[in-house]
Amino acid sequence: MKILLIEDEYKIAEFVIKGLTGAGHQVTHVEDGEKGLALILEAVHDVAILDLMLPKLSGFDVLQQAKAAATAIPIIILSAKVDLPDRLKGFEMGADDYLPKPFFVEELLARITLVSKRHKAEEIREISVGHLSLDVVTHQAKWFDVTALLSQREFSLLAYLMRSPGHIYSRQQILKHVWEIHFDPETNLVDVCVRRIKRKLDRGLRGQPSPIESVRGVGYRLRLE
Amino acid sequence: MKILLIEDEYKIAEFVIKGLTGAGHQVTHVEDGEKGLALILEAVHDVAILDLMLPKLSGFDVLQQAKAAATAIPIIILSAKVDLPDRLKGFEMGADDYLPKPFFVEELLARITLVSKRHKAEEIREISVGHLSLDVVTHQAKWFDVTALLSQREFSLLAYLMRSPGHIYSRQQILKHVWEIHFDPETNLVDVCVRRIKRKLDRGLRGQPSPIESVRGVGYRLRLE
DNA sequence: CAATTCAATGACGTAGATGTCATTTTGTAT
DNA sequence: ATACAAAATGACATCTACGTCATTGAATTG
Repeated sequence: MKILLIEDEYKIAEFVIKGLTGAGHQVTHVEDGEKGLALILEAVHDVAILDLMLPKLSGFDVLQQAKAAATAIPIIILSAKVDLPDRLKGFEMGADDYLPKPFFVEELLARITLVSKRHKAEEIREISVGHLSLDVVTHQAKWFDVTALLSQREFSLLAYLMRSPGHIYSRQQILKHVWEIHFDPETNLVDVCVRRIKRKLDRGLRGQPSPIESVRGVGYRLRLE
Repeated sequence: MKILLIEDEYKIAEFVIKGLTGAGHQVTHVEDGEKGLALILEAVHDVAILDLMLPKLSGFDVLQQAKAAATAIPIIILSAKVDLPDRLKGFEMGADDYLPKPFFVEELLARITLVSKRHKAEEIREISVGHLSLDVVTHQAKWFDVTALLSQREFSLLAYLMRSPGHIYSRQQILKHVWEIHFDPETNLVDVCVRRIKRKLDRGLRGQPSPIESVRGVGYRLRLE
């Protein structure tokens, strides 16, 4: 997940970045409210973590302006102020969560997951099996170090095989699921589509030739590594 | 989720169907082992629920043949036999779960969720907001009673707007996310793409005209119903 | 109401996706 | 080794997707 951290205290920032990147997130770090607000408004991140005590523009100002612009991304407030009034103020202004300092990284991680789950269609992004991964939004496929953009059919076929890695699907089954052809049309559509995927994900001679394996007389399956 | 129920006892079947459809699942019901096995092998369902006492072909036979064919879909066994040997026999033969009768529907639902989660890429299928839904695998969009197949770009744009229903995204933001264009190219790409989605999901004069709303001078957003 | 600006629309050319078919290659059984 | 069947491949035609641009239409402002 892409996380925006707006925090000027070096030590806290370092601690948070370490924890979040360790959990597999991408962190963008800025140190003042102005830059933070600008990035929030660009809406490229999935969650923003906002300190309240900031130079140039206070956390409250950032929050206020972000929410005034009906920002899309959820904002989690960090603050040393633990008293209830301030806490409520944050929520009232539209913060999606509030975490008092000091805190454990695990706690922050849990809140990030929670908060971002409220955002629909957000968790749904990538499916992966072994060294093969597939972005369901962009249809980008990655096989080891090769990436390629799959067409609709190609994506659909590969996603189908990925449902159950190692399982052999007959051409009939694949036709039914990917093309919605429920009879036998005497076609080699499946073969051709598989070929096209293989070509796109071809990585020359290095290692595994292709994530799709043909099983003679039966069908195709996703290769188990 | 598409669930296959193989159960000959009318009362139990009725009870299970009611519970599962109530939880938003689609249930296909057959009453004997032969039909059940045929459907399992077609792999159109996400989970199969299999009674052990069946006419024509016993549950054990179905399980055995299904697993011999390296079936893709998980199978949950239902049985009145509660003794351990039988239970183990079921697991040994590859059943993914075992539920002794009598049981609560909630229990069955929990096991279905659990078992199907083991199947990768399975839970990820559809995102929906109000009367609009989007199948991320096939790119089928549904708006009230109209369905249409969206192109990659169209899908990507609509999915982006659905991330935060009601939120207004600027053309700039949309360009950045859908086209990965990070500068201003003086283009009306977004307008044209929105237009194409609207045309595909047009439902004449009945009700809401389109799920996408234009906000003059600002951008587009997903209409809140 | 007129002027202006922003959005909607239609048309068009290029590039890519899709399906068909003929041909070559590969695997299997005799 | 040979014959056969299945799979891989390449080439082709057709249809769709995509981006550009010019034009029409609608909302806002003075």
